Amino acid sequence: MRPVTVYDIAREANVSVATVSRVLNNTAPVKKETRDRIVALINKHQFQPNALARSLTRKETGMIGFILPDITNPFFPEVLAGFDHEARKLGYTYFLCDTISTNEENDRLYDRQYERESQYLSLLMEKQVDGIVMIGGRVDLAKPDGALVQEVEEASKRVPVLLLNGSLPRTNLNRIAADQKFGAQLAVQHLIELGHRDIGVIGGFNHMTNTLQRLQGFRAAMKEASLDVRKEWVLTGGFSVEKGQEFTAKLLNMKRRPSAIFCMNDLMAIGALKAAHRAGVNVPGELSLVGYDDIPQASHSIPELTTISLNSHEIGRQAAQTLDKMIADRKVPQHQTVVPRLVARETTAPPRPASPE
Amino acid sequence: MRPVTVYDIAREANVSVATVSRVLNNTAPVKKETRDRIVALINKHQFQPNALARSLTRKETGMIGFILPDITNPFFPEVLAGFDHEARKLGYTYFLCDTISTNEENDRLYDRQYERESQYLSLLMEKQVDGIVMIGGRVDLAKPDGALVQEVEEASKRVPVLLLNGSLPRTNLNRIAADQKFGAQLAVQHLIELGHRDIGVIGGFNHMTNTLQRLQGFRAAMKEASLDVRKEWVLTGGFSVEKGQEFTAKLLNMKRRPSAIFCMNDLMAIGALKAAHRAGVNVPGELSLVGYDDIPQASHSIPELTTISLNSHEIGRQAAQTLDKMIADRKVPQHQTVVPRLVARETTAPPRPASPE
DNA sequence: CCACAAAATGAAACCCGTTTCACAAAAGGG
DNA sequence: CCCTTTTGTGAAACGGGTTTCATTTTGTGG
Repeated sequence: MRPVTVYDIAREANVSVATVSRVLNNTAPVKKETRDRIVALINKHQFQPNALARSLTRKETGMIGFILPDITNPFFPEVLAGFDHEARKLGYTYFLCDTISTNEENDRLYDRQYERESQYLSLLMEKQVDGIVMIGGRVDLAKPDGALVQEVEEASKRVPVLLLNGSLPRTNLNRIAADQKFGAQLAVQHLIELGHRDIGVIGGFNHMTNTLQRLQGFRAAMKEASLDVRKEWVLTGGFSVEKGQEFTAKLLNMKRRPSAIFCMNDLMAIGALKAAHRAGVNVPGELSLVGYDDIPQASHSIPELTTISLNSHEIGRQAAQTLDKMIADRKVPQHQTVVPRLVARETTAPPRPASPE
Repeated sequence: MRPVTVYDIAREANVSVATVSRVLNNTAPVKKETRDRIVALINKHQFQPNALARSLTRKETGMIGFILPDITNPFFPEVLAGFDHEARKLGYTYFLCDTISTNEENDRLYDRQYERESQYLSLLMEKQVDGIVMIGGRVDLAKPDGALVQEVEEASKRVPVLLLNGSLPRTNLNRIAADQKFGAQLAVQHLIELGHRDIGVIGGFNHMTNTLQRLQGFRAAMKEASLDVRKEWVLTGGFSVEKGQEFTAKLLNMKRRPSAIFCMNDLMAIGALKAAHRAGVNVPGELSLVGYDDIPQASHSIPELTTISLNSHEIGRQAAQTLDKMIADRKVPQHQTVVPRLVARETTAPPRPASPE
């Protein structure tokens, strides 16, 4: 059956559509009697104004696009939950855009993210979203070929774009980002304070700024303590539990092994925990681990993960609020920084007394 | 700056908007020369047709609403990833609608889900989505006051609605659901085969059919083996790690404690693992655990969780395909059942020889 | 009771596409 | 060369709301 429209209501109420619109939006005074009549009809027919038509004239849709790299990485649902909460309060609905691609075996592939992000960007603009938030992904490209950067900048001229936790080099797009370098420093300093001197790093991707920045923090902390960074103890190329396990196993198999590992995210740390367990290496007795992100699972593991908390929930909230302001064309700070903090739990302890080498 | 429209293109190309529309949609032959001219202008201006306007006439939006209870429960991102993959292929974009509410302390509350689901339902219809999928939540209400059930039915008259993993009593809405009872039986039979006789159950909510059905499966398996169900070993009222830990601690504190626990989901099993660890109880040596859902974290814990796999990814895919068919008005099986299977990992083992009581 | 502001309402334009209908031009068939 | 298709194109209506502008009522102060 054909859905009922303002015209139907208007006809039946013996008024013009303008009047119906007025009671719908409370945009001008309507005689109580008339209003009651219209309201009654609206209820009677369960009339719901067509949001497409409304948005078409109003030039605002109350829709937002949220682009993220992988919803199955628990960090993102956490951010999303914060965002959702706030966005809902502010009256927005949002499209979820996951840029991951999977092959036949359902392995997560990150190589086509760039393409996906670009596709989603234009899709979302066609859909006339009021704003877009992008988190992670190839936006982080340190040396982009320029294409995506340009596209994002282009997009941000047409619709507010907010970058989360990713800094786009050579652009001045609004963003909310954790101080990645500082977070990494915190983690490594913690290990050093406990007495560790042999520290490895696993995870991340070399083309992402978050990785680069965390690596910087790692190096800074090591340098500050006059410790050497051993190249063979720096293993990048992933963000997953499996990779974490693989890399840690590799480290544990070396003739000389680190007494502590800084993991680029909690997922990797969980993998590290497994590798250590498989290898019969006690954590934190023989090996200390620090993660990054403080996902819920960090406190679910045994032992519980020492990690760097980004307050992901809060980042999401902030994002919604900031984007809302951008949409309303209010001024917002161009770069908001969130300060990571160390959450010391059970995977870090002083190293064993050094065994003679 | 004002976005460019078909009219702008038409004017500049010296044709009517109809012709522009034709090249845009390839809906009728256009002289090559004209077409080229128009295409050139489209590229020149980076023209993107306004999806709102298009959808308004076409009466299809390519938008879907996905309603779920809690994105931070890793089961849902898993389903969602499958859905996303398939939906994207089919050309849909979707609104994510999380029905959870949180209080000031960010605790997840499930008590207002009903309200949220109902709100989202009408919101989505206003937005003119082509279809809606609902997973979990209060749709599971075994004895609804009728309101939501009625609303969902009402909605499904206007737009295809697909229920996932939840059966709405007294209605015939399309749905894809795992055989919950069977899954639970599988879990409990596994324990029984290992030799367990003292089996407890934790988790779920008494008003949800999934809980009820799993409980049925539990009872059936116990009865089949002529084992008694001890009321004090059946603890419902949650789905979280924290609750799992709490309930398990409670069980372990009892004078007589079960040798195995069937957990209503993996999150609870992970909590159980923690409780056991805290209490110095070895798993699976002194206590066997079976989870439910087979979330990724189930194989990340130490020891790895024995659990019931629902193939969440596949459910999501199915959902997208089925909904697409429903939208295209093709026939679909009213009820699709997915068969759970046992994934035996490391948290189950034969019980210790019974100690004299 | 009048003047004037405020309230109440309708007609019509507008938002931006798609689609129907009509018609002219080109092409194919006999 | 005429008739019938097919191709190519435009005018106008449509989808379902909002908004502007004009006009009619109604209310209030003097």
